[in-house]
Amino acid sequence: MTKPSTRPRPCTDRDCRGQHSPRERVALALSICEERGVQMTELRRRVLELLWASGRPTSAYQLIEAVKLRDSRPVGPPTVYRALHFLMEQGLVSRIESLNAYVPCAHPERDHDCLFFICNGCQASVELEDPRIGGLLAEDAAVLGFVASRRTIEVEGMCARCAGSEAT
Amino acid sequence: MTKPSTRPRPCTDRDCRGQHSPRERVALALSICEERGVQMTELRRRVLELLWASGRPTSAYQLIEAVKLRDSRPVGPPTVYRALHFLMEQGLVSRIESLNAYVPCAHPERDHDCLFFICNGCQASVELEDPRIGGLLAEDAAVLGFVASRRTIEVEGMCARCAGSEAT
DNA sequence: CTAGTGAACGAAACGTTATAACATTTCCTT
DNA sequence: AAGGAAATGTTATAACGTTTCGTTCACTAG
Repeated sequence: MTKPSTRPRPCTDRDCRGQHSPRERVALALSICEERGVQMTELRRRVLELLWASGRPTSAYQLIEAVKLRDSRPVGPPTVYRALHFLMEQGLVSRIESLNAYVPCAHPERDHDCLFFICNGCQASVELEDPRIGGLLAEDAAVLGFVASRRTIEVEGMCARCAGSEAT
Repeated sequence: MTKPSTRPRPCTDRDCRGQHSPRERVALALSICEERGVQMTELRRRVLELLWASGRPTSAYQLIEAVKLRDSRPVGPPTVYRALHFLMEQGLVSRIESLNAYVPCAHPERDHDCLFFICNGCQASVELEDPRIGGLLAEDAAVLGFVASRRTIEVEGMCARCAGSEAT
């Protein structure tokens, strides 16, 4: 058996579908921030934990409620929004535009070019990487002379479970 | 010279970039609605006209103001949102999720699988079709067993003009 | 013709999402 | 301790969207 690493290891499996424990993910985020010399404060960490714990895209106001519950203290919208902005800057969280909601990023260590499949049945979302799509978008952008900075790719529909159970 | 068609003709050029007169586009929308047996009412038409006239992604509340100005009468948010929903159902308008704004669809006659390039410099957006991306998304969805119903593909950045003039 | 039906519209209130503006705390540096 | 930068707290408000309910209008069956 190989000796376990002293720090949490990023997932290197492109097809892992984000099946990792929240605990492990938060620990990875901590070490990433340390490496980058940015501060993973108590609040930021709490928001990230709550996002991992939620298991589905979560709105800022749901997070406000969740922090209140968890820490027994009121927090204002700007407080949570600032934490979310920080986490997004660090690639630890993504925003799902079509839901006005936020999800923890399964692969913060990689420069991510994620796309999201969002289930209308169970409200869950699955993050996926497909570099081919990024390639095509880059190609199309080049034709237009367009300099891209941010991509949003979201597919709404029904996940396998929900589509199956709906078919009666 | 060929005899002109009696109804506005859809653009069949995949690379046309939506360079058509607003007037022509609204007329096409009218004939499409007639064909489908749905009502292009005064209000819906006005909203579509204003979207074409705007030339950039326009928020619902900007449209509310624009209708007030144009028709010298107040309209409430639900009024405009209903018109927008109708127009989106008919494929005549698309919503840009990352801007909370709306754009007229350049190709209402085709089942559209559009992607948008949105310029942070001039606020303009360009609609493009790239069936290859739809293909890849379908492929990825199939792997997940996901049944897709709606796609959102948006690329933010700088258009050729703005990127050029900024480079000084 | 007119009564019924359903789609579309008008208006007021409300709910949700996000930021502006300014005060305070925290923590590190000197 | 004093100063300063980053983070957070607080209040208010902007921006986006929906619910609810009542009315109007066009179409059609009787």
